[in-house]
Amino acid sequence: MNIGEAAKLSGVPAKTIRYYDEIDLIKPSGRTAGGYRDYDERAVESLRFVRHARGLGFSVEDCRALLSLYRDRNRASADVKSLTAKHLARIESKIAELESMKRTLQDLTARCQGDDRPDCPILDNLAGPERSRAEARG
Amino acid sequence: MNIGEAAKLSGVPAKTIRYYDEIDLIKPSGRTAGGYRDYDERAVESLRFVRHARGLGFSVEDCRALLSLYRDRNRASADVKSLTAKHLARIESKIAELESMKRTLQDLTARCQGDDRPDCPILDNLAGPERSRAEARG
DNA sequence: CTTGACCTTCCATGAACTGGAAACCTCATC
DNA sequence: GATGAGGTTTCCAGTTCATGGAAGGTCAAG
Repeated sequence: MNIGEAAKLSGVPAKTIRYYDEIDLIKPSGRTAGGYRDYDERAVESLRFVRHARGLGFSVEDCRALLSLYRDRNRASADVKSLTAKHLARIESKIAELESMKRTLQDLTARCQGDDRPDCPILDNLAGPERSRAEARG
Repeated sequence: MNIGEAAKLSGVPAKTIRYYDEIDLIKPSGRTAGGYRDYDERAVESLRFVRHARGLGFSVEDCRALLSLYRDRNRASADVKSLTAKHLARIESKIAELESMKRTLQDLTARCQGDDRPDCPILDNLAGPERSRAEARG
């Protein structure tokens, strides 16, 4: 099938499918006489697989590894689990980082009047975070 | 002072300071006869300000706006607060997205044996998420 | 044979830097 | 004045994962 249909069936945009071909993540099963990429059901399956993995935040390189495990009948599920655990750890640390930002931002917005006057704890904090809290309290 | 000292005092790498100059975020106060960038205390203050804002996840464009508000004695704190609120909302939605990934990944790793056998709920899920849960239950 | 949809390749862009190469400046020492 | 170390300059490339667009080739229908 043409790239357009593979896109429709897999949910991956044609442009992205070309990109995956370029980086040797998912190659078309062949080319037609006219130079069109040709995809079979197995390729579409891979495209779907990668779409799901990307949706769970796996990097393209992770997807490459996962795809190869997926295609390997002799794989050990431990390898998949370990890859996933590492990814999960990255996600958790990202969440922690964002939560920390969130707390600070919530605290600052709560203390900012948000009126037409210039006084602003948010700017004070950005100008010197080590000082503004103490000042606010003292 | 030279870029190296500005870097030391502000905590922003010299390379990044050059980049901020290039994108007109923070310009050096001048240039020496030899062509070296020259930074004064006010510039260092801006660098610190931007470092803090970046640390809270604000985009460089947000930093540009915040810096201009910081320098504006007639600013309305409402403008700062509104910018911050938008940023906070983006962070919260990012957290929600990551939390959703996290839940799925945790569920999958919990169900994966992680041994030397090929059976793997994680790969099953990636191959077809709409099916694997039902299969697991049914 | 022409239209229109679809496909091709190639190049540019985004976000925010970071690394490295080749050359230049500065200051101290001999 | 030469030399050497260390800081600085500019410019180019690379990172991640696509996405948008231009110029042109292919294909099926009428």
